[in-house]
Amino acid sequence: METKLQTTPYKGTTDTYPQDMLVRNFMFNTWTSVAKRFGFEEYDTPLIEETTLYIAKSGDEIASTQLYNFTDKGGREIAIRPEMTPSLARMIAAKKNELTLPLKWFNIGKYYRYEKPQKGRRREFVQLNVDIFGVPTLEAELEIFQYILAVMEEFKAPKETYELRVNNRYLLNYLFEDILKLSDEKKGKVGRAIDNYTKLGREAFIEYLKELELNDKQVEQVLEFLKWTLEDLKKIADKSEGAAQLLELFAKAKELGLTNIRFEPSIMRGLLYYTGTVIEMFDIGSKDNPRALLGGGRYDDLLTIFGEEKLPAFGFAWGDIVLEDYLKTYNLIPTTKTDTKVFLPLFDTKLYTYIQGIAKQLREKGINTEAQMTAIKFGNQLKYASKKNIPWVMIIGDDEINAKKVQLKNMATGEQNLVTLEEAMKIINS
RNA sequence: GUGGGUAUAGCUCAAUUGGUUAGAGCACUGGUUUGUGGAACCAGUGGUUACGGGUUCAAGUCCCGUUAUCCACCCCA
Repeated sequence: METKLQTTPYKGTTDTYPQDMLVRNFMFNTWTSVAKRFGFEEYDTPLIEETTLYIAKSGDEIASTQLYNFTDKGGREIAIRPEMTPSLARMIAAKKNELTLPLKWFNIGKYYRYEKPQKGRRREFVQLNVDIFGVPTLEAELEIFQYILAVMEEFKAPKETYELRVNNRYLLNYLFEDILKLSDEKKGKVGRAIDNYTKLGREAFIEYLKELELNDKQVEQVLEFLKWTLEDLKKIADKSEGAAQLLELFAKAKELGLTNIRFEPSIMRGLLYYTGTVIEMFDIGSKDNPRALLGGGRYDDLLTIFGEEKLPAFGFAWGDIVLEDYLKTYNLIPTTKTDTKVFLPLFDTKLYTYIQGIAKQLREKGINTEAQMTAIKFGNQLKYASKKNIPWVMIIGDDEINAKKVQLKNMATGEQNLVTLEEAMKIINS
């Protein structure tokens, strides 16, 4: 039986055409170049891992519902990676004694989660992961903050359109344990409610808390907590490690002159392995991108799942989908249509070898060159170069060959000059 | 996993509400112009109306199912 193949890609994935690729490269190159500027080193891990790696960290539920997993031909349980952190922790744990701390590592890679696609979320996506291992103090956080803000500056993001929100899991524990005195089971549910606070709205939020059987006093305490500022934290700094850390962190951030960061009590970051600072960044200039641009936190205990001693770690992941939406919202993506610099038309098949020789010389000088392969009508060749936004056209026919020169045409202005090949190369490179 | 919207040319949309051969703009290809692009004009390619079934004399239009897509919930490592 023969079925016609569909041209649409698999659910929740997308094809990237050359023009989209320029956008991707723009984002990824910015991530990479700024990371290198900060001394971060690139690494990579396999796309597939044993399923237990994800279950050990996050519990059964996620593994069974949103993980792409299968049994391989040898009977091993395998999963396509839904995130980087466990693989990274494994790499570090494996060579812990020979790696020189601190480690500042980054990676850009694809991830897969079996989810229902919607705005800002697909089944296949790319994330930047940036992590620092071996720095127990808040300087790790500050290093990451500076990186994130530098990337946003590199994107020329308007300052009033983004905000890095910071909280601390120890502070949340203080709320759950010392103020509300919740059972472990309720901590999770109340935590999720707090995470959803801005989305739910005050009334729905209160209603939900009451459904969770919080009494009026506890509801009042949660609402009070959500209004806390750094000033309020000072009052409990001696009782809550989280409060003390946040105060120190923001004091140092102020000394560094960091902007666009704010203490936000409702930031939760799931309920898994975070141990201190947690962060999320949001678009605050529009309502088009409600999802977090990036998220991360401190996870000092993660190496213990490999039977290793704890190792301080702070890192975050930055997704490509919401970032692209954000950049489009503020028109921050440059409109270059091609990386090709020169187009070489072909008047006659007899000139093919000669033109290819010129193309070779241009390429050896590092000039991205496209040469016409078939001798079609000249007007259409120019039209092609124009449509592809190639900035220069180097016209070479019998006249030019006899004169040992080339006609260099600037496609933006329409000007053209008879110059030597060497002069043309200089003009193109300038 | 749950709920809702949508599905007509590559894209954006029409089709007098069930009636003859499914149209337009943009895009694409060619021509006017065989060594000069962007504009204009002319022509052309492109459709099993997502797929499958049903109702009807008649279905792009109504009904059912499937798939895809968008949005929300759940979740978000």
